[in-house]
Amino acid sequence: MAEQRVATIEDVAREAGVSRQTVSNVVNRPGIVKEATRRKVLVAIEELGYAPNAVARRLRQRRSSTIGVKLDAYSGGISGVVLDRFVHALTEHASSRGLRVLVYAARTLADELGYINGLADGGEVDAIILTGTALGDPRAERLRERGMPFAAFGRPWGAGDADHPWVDIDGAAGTRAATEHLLARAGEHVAFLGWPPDSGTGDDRERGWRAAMGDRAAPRLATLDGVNEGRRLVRELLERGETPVDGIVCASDALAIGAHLAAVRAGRPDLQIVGFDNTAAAEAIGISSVEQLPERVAEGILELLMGSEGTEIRRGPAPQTAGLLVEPRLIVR
Amino acid sequence: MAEQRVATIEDVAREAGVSRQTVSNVVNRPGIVKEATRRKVLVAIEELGYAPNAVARRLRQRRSSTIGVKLDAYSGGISGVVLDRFVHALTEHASSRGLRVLVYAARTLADELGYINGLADGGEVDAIILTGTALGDPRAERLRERGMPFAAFGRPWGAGDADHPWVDIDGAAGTRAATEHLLARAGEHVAFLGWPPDSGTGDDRERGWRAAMGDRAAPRLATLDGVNEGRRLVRELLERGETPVDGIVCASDALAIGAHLAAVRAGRPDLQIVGFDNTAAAEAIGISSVEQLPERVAEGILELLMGSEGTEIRRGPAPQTAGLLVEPRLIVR
DNA sequence: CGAGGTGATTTGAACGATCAAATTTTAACG
DNA sequence: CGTTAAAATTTGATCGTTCAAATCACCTCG
Repeated sequence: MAEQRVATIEDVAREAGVSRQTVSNVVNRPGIVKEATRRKVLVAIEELGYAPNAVARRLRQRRSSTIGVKLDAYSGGISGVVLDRFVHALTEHASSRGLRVLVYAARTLADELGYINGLADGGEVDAIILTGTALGDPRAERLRERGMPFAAFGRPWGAGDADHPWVDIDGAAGTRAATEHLLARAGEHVAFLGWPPDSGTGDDRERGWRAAMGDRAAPRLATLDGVNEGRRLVRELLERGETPVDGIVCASDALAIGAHLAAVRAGRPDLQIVGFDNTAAAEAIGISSVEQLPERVAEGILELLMGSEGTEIRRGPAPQTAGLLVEPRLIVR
Repeated sequence: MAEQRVATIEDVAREAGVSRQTVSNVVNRPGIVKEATRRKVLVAIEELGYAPNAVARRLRQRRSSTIGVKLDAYSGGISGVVLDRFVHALTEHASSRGLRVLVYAARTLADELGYINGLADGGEVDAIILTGTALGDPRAERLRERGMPFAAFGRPWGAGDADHPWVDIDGAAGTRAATEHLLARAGEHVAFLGWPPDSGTGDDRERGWRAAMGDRAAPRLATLDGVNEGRRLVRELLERGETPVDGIVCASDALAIGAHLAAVRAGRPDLQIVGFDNTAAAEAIGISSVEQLPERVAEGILELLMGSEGTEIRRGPAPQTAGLLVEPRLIVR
């Protein structure tokens, strides 16, 4: 049945008639051990079903080969999927690079700072990944103090993009592509439905629309996120009928769905609308959307932390403080 | 800035003029140490910014206070948002019980078995949580052999519900509630739109509908999951018009959305439809749905593994092989 | 044949904490 | 005040591995 005591490196050494260290070498640096010895040891390992104790190794090496990621609260809205896909992709890429992923949740900033301390001092993780960082983020500050490597999913808006290592989605490129698509396919009156100013992400997405529109004029609507909000604004816009509208680029799928519902209700079911995030909801309804590709972000983050090839996290404060922008992809439906 | 070497228990002991063990006691069993000593040590801890090294503790205690959870890829089974919410809730509850959560991804069964071995032997985790287990699941088998505690989100269908510890959503209770709701609100012709037989989860959900319908007759449609599939079947049903339809209970939100789109197209936009999973898509469109409450599942799983109060995972094979059903909640829109 | 070098293997210490047992201090009581 | 029990604290060993240095085996060459 179950082996009560799992085999240790010592057991293998005895069985194979060699020393601990030789067994260790067979496992970690097979190149430096003589072929005959290596085979002997491998047989013993197989025999005893030995697997190295990761905890002991970590203690000795003072490295955990683990990264910590915060899970943000499930907000219930349409978004949030992006982050989940990110975590998932990160886990897959991390596995293939020999890293483990430890997730944690924290309700308050104080909790999170405490948790970060524990992870850092306890030697639990070699690096931490933050999401949604702002300029002068206290978490980033704390991590820097502790000398713990970290990177963020999201730009530290306003920091001249170089406050700490980050990877983000190029929202402007996404809305620009969406706008150009509608300009080519629907007509030149492409409106923008976004959020109130000063939200970083929102401004970025609006920027892409503006860039693509150039001198053309079209309404720019702003409201809080949400299906009902989007529906209301677009209903008013269409009922007013002052300006022609050939298409609408939206800052989120929630807004896009609202816009779509309003358009259908107003008798314009084929009004071209593009959302942002490419959520299941947009797919189900058949609305075009900008897909964020959080998988790329995950790759990028690991690259910042580990270099493009390595399997180890760089020690000390990250030398590279630059950021990396991932270009999203327009999904046309 | 950064303290190059983090303080160890030895440093604290020296600073406070006591022995290692006393410091350890202050941290872990404050009750047994004299008040004056305790204060002295706490001052030293504060002074040096000491935090215990979790890795060393784990090695000595031969316990990791960590549970492993597999992240499924996005498709099939307990998919998407439900699983993400589950992982999130699990993380929160685990934190409050002093556990960490390690996530892993595996593309193939062989990969997963290998990973499980590593986690188990390496002492990385004290327990593992599986999702989507079947009768005689090789992963469960392996874990039992290894003597590693585990529990599953999902029933081992067909095992008489007692193959290993599990927690699951009571799908039948959900569809029953949905059906009763429609019977009371829409009329007595409540159809069911589900999946082909023998899918465990699907049969369960159909069972709830049957139970609520009793002797009443109504169409039962089955197809693969997906918006387009649902739309097609419902369009055909409504076009045929042989039987009156007052409402439709669906086995998934994807099917429900398809049904809704077909109903709108067929000129019956107010046909009552209930989905399953309460996804953001259903919420956005305004379709009622059965909400799975994965948070409760997370609680239940921890309870199976740790008992209702403890902060430690039970050693050895779980004594309790029973399962636990969580009743879902109908969200009416 | 012995010095020197290279490659393979072994030995002892260390990583930082907790366990178990031993020791010291304090309290209680006749 | 002395004896004894209980409480508080310390000591030595240990968890399983890898690092760094030491040793051993073997080969080459003058």
